[in-house]
Amino acid sequence: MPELPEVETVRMGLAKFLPGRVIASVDFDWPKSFPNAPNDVKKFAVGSKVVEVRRRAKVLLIELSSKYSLVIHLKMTGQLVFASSKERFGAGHPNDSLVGQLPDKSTRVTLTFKDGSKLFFNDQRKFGWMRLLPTAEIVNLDFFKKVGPEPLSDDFDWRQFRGRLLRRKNTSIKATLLDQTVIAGVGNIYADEALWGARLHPATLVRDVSPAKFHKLYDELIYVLRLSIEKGGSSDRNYVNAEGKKGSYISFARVFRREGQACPRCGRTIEKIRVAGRGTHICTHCQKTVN
DNA sequence: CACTTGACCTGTCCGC
DNA sequence: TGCGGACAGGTCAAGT
Repeated sequence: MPELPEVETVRMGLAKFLPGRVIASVDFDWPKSFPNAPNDVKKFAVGSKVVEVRRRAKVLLIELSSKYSLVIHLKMTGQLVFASSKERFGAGHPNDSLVGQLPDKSTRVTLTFKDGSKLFFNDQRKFGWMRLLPTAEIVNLDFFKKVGPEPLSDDFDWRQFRGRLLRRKNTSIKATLLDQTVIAGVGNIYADEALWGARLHPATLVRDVSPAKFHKLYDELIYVLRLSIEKGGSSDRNYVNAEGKKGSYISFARVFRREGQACPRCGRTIEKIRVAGRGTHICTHCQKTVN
């Protein structure tokens, strides 16, 4: 699921609900979802207060007053759903969405706050994880040292974008967009959408992309990321925000999961191919192979 | 070093 | 209706 717009949407929701709440207990059943929970939760999470909720790339950071942070990756099917104490757990979530009764069979971790409200970490495929780490040490993690710049940050422009991508000259443009060490936060949906916008075939090698095309691709990427945040993200399958609600970007998508339908630009049929080992949606008329 | 494949999991969909 | 296989928004490790 979650690419930058989805994780950012979850972050905004959590930032509204969590700060100031004190953790009373943490329940977990699937050990891999929260490997260091048994050792550290009682010492560094229970009794501490949520200070701030941040995001870097596709990772969420819930900063606690104990100087520890919950570090969370949702991977493919992770959800973080908050429910206040007034809502009836197990009696139907108030929002009409993919999320019904909570906890459900995909709930891996439940945080209960002092006021009775709860945060559920659901993850059908169990790829996602949650860790509890000293806040000061997070910047030293391999992932944070290697991850590329945030595409939506103020000081990021198309020249920087081009410079980063050119580190992978002999790789396909799609694989390079998906590489988190090149640019943070881009996944399969927005890579396909941006490439369609720039009329670039996903298999084009980075070295064959002209400066003008890089500029166009940058503009298209920023456009789809911002639009998706505005629409609350893409709920193709599992994704819901912190209130359990779906996002609507998928109905604005031009090619993603639209194989067999008409290209909104030229009317020809959208095809699904495989590039960089991923399902890839293209209009072969608009997006010509370059080499 | 660069690139591809397999692994991690569950659930759904499609063809026989 | 059942069953097997492919596939799903992400990332690692291992292999070529």
